[in-house]
Amino acid sequence: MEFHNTKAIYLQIADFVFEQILLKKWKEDDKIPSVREMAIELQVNPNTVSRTYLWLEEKNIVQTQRGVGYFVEKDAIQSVLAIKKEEFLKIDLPGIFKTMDLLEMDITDFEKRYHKRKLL
Amino acid sequence: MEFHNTKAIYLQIADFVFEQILLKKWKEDDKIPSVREMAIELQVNPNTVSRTYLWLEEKNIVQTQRGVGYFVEKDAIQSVLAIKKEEFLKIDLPGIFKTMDLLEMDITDFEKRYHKRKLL
Amino acid sequence: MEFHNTKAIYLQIADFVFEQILLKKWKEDDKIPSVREMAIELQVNPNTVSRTYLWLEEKNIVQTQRGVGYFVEKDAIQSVLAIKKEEFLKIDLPGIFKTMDLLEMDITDFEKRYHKRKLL
Amino acid sequence: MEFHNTKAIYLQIADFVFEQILLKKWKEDDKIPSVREMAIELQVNPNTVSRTYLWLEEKNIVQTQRGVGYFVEKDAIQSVLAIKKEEFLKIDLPGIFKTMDLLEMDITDFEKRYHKRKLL
DNA sequence: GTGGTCTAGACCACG
DNA sequence: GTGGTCTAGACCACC
Repeated sequence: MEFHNTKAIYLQIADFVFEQILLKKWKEDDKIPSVREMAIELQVNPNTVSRTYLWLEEKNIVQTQRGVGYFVEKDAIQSVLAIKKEEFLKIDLPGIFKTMDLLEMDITDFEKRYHKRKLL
Repeated sequence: MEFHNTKAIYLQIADFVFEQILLKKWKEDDKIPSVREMAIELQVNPNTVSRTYLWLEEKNIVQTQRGVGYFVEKDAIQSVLAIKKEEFLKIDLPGIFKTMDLLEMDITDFEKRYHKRKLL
Repeated sequence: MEFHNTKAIYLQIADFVFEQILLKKWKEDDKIPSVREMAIELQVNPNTVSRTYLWLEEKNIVQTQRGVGYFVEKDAIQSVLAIKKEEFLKIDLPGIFKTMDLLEMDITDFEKRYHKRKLL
Repeated sequence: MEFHNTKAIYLQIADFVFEQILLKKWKEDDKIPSVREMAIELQVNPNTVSRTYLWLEEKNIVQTQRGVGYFVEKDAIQSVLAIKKEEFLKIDLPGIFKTMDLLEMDITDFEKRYHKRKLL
């Protein structure tokens, strides 16, 4: 996995977890990879993964069991969707629209790009 | 002016400058507000405005004249558009498309929101 | 049995044993449930119960007979009371008083809650 | 400041902050000591203080301003009281009552100790 | 084995 | 100066 410089690594790992859950690769009650496993696989420090997992726990996406591991929470999908949707509608979309206006980019241009990339 | 927590303040100020230029409120060769004036108006630390202006200078959007002030560069509009477009196409759009997929948000949903906000 | 997240499970199990002894459900020289039985009943890892029993043995609450099982020690009630009392007076009470002060909670409020729950 | 072994240091520091706020030594909008200052004063690692402050920020007790510092939030006292009270009523009190029963400790005994310590 | 905490030290962005 | 993040490595309690 490669990391961008624009966002904290631990949040990018959180996004990765989000994806696994939304794509149903990790389901409710599943044990997710341990902090150490994940750290080795992603080539990062265990503390960084730990930070991600703590953050996800606060958001009720995962749950910890002492000495056992982390598990996907009940309704994790709903929680993830809620977080993502909130973020998208309140933060991303307004910015997008504003930028499109400034760039004088039409909605049809947007659609074209949208469909084009669908083909990839 | 209000600042989001998601982006550095000095970049949000840069966006503000971009807007003034694209909306032709500040034109080529115009003197733009001094660092101090800007800092007072936006209620931020002068260093922050200074950083914005330096960043804009690197991007050839503004130009400094020692002891006089900052001025809008020749073809600033083109430069701004180029920067914005590059950023939008390479960084923003892919992220948007990915999020739309994960949220199972349709292009028609996007269009609806686009037109709705047009009315505001 | 449900466990809180605030205290180690093996100590919560110890509290459970304490209760059985104080309530005289388990008396001197009685054989207590085996580690395995207990683990199944409480739905925990056998190691966890084992740790509880070892801890209780150190405190002279139970005694082990190799190949036979664990038994309630002589004067276990006294030992339990001593441990609990010590803990309560030296650790719990000071904390309670301090919290009551900070919350500006009156002793009469405490009494009210004490009597109310008596009715349950 | 001395730390107990029973509770994480970063949470004990949080308790310390709680006290300052409840005792009105730190008021709304006050800047609180920087992470580094606090770390030196308490003889702990800056990361530990940072952890405390992050935790407090999640609880809406303090607020961060980039490059400036941490500040006491609006209504921090209410938030602290709410957290403390919740904790006390739901977790501490039931345990106390149960222990009092097991120790056959009377409410009058409790009162005596309460008043006695008031005299100190 | 698991997670939780802490230290030491570093670098970065920001004001 | 400030906070934010990350690494490296350690020790602990717990299962």
